Amino acid sequence: MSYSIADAARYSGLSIDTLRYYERVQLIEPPARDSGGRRIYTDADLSWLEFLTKLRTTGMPIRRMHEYAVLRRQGMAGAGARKRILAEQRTAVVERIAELRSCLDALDYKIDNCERLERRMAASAAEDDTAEDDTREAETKEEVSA
Amino acid sequence: MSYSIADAARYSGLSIDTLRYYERVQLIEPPARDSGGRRIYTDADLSWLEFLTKLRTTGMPIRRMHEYAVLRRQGMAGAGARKRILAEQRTAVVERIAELRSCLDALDYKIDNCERLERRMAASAAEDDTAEDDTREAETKEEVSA
DNA sequence: AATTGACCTGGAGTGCACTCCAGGTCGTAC
DNA sequence: GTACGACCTGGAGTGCACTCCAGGTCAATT
Repeated sequence: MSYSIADAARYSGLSIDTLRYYERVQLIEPPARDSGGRRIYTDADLSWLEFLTKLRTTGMPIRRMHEYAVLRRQGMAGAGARKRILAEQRTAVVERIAELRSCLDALDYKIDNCERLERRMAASAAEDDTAEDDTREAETKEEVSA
Repeated sequence: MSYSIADAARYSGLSIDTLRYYERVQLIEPPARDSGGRRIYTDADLSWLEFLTKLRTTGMPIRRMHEYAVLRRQGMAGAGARKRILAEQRTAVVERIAELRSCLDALDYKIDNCERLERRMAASAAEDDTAEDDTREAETKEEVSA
């Protein structure tokens, strides 16, 4: 099958401008053109784009994707170098996931803290009808910035 | 304890310039100054910075961190809104982790592919002494772009 | 008294990854 | 035959998060 640039954009989730930009920076090879000079993308182009978006998702900079693209064009000869790039990226992703997980813990802790504050505020609002408790309010102030 | 801006940079992992930048965009409140007008950071400042760097790691944009910082200054009154921001970010992080994991699978698949190509190349190099196998070479070409 | 090094300010510059624009061409639909 | 919509080009502009710079202050050292 063949696809217009609009189709390719739909399938890849990239914008038309981004597709042309990727071509300019040589992440993708110039696709074929129809009689009117319009780009025609193939299924192979689309799966390459799909992989590129995955690399992008992993946080790989365009410069490195470009390196990879060049090696890909060299076929088997570039396989070793390609593997190295991918393996390195894999390590980075594993690290990133670990980092995010630890941030998740921090978030959970803080979310919990906010919940406690909310409950305490609700409680002290109900209490306002009866009496004031300065000690508890002082305590709370400490926790707010924790 | 109190810390110079250089100390704060060391502890937070941010650069001195970034610390001043965060102050300008109001992620942190202007710290106290010594007699010579130099910034003095407190332990509380450092733990806030530590949390900020975690939010940054999760991919939270500075605009949103600023929102959060404003709510923090409001103490208990902002707790509910703060919780909402954190919970939203938590969801984003969970999604991000899932995304990264799926990319990890794609990477593994491709790494495997490169390995196969490498081995095949080594094999065909050894084979060069004896005979050529056109069929296998054609097959390989297909796989190179897969 | 001069030098040094850490810090200060306001503002300009950088790198990245797009994103937008003006002005033009093409092929179909009316 | 003209109006339309999708596409084309080269190049400028954007938003983000820093990062760097010039020119200056201050406290301690030589």
